[in-house]
Amino acid sequence: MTLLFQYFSKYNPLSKEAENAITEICSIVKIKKNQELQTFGHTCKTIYYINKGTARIYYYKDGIDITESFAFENNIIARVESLFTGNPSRKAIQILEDSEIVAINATQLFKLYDTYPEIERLFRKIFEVAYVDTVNRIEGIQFHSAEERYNALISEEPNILKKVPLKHIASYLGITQVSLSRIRAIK
Amino acid sequence: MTLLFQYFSKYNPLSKEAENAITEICSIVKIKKNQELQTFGHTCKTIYYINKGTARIYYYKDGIDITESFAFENNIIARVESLFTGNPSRKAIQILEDSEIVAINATQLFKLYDTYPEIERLFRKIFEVAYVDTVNRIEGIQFHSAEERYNALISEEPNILKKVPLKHIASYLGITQVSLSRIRAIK
DNA sequence: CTAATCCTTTAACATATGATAAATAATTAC
DNA sequence: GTAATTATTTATCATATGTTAAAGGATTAG
Repeated sequence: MTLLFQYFSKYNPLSKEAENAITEICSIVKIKKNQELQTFGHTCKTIYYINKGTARIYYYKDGIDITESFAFENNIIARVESLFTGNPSRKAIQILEDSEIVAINATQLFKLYDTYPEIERLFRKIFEVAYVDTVNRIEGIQFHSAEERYNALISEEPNILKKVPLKHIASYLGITQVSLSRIRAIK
Repeated sequence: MTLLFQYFSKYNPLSKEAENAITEICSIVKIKKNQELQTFGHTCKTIYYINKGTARIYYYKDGIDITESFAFENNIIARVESLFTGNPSRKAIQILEDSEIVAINATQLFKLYDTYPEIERLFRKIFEVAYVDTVNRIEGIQFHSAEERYNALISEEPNILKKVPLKHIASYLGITQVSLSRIRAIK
């Protein structure tokens, strides 16, 4: 949990009481590669923090497995399209490396917002940054070639090739695996 | 201002005191078509609500004018990539139809968050929904053809063709104007 | 009202990526 | 350790979108 609160303090430092309140609604999950942390069809009521390991959010589009996003050590992962709307999620979370994850009960977390405005502020800021990242990602998708996007991803996340199968990287980039192979072959 | 508080109440109803506090940091701007509501290069410190009219956020990419988003009546528009980071914005807001706009001073708004947690909550929820919309937009960009994206836009916003030049719609969709013309010609 | 400017379409050609299929390579299960 | 499965590459062909250029329409300024 120490790492989690270190991560939080980059956004909004918390009082000891607030930290304790959060600790009570967290649990630690150890989970192996290729397991599903969360499956399709349920309303998402958990926010995860990755202590150790790698995960992805994915869904099926016309029967094809599409990776929406990756999450690595020391980061938050959540299916916001369900968490923030209350709709059942069409997406699942899959573990890509043996992982240790903190699961934060979002239902209880949202209740804590009433007692601890500092906690509401913390998560407001976390998701504001995530929102900005998503806005910037659109620019990358629309105005860079697949090759540029691949190179950008590798330089942002140099170890991704050791952690994630290429097929997931291809769908994340919005191209087929065959195209990605072609791009990689050029060099 | 009535319309603004009606809009707010869909997200989080406010107390009379909170409404009054917000009213004090708002101003009404009447602005003509083709004017710039905000220009490039400054840190964004305003959130806008469109009472009447149409606007777009745009930027230049390799010298080409790109529309990031449109905003229509009864909606919020803000350059979040600057507002939430404090970085100067590479983007500008242009008015596309004669408009009446409520300008909310964000610096003062963020101060109100300390006194009125209900106001912080309101804007948290507004931007959570905007975040979800953006996540969903990525899916549209990556996994639909330009023609499908055009048709989806027209059915979501049937009046857009009367309000917005096609060249802006093309760059919003991530295609050239020539491509958009071709798509429109098919029918 | 006219000229100038800006917006939209059309055409011809170039290119990145998709689709399908088959061959290797790597990983996993027993 | 071997067989079975899964992941990746390579090849060929098809197609959507990009690029450039030019012409026709629409708007705007004076």
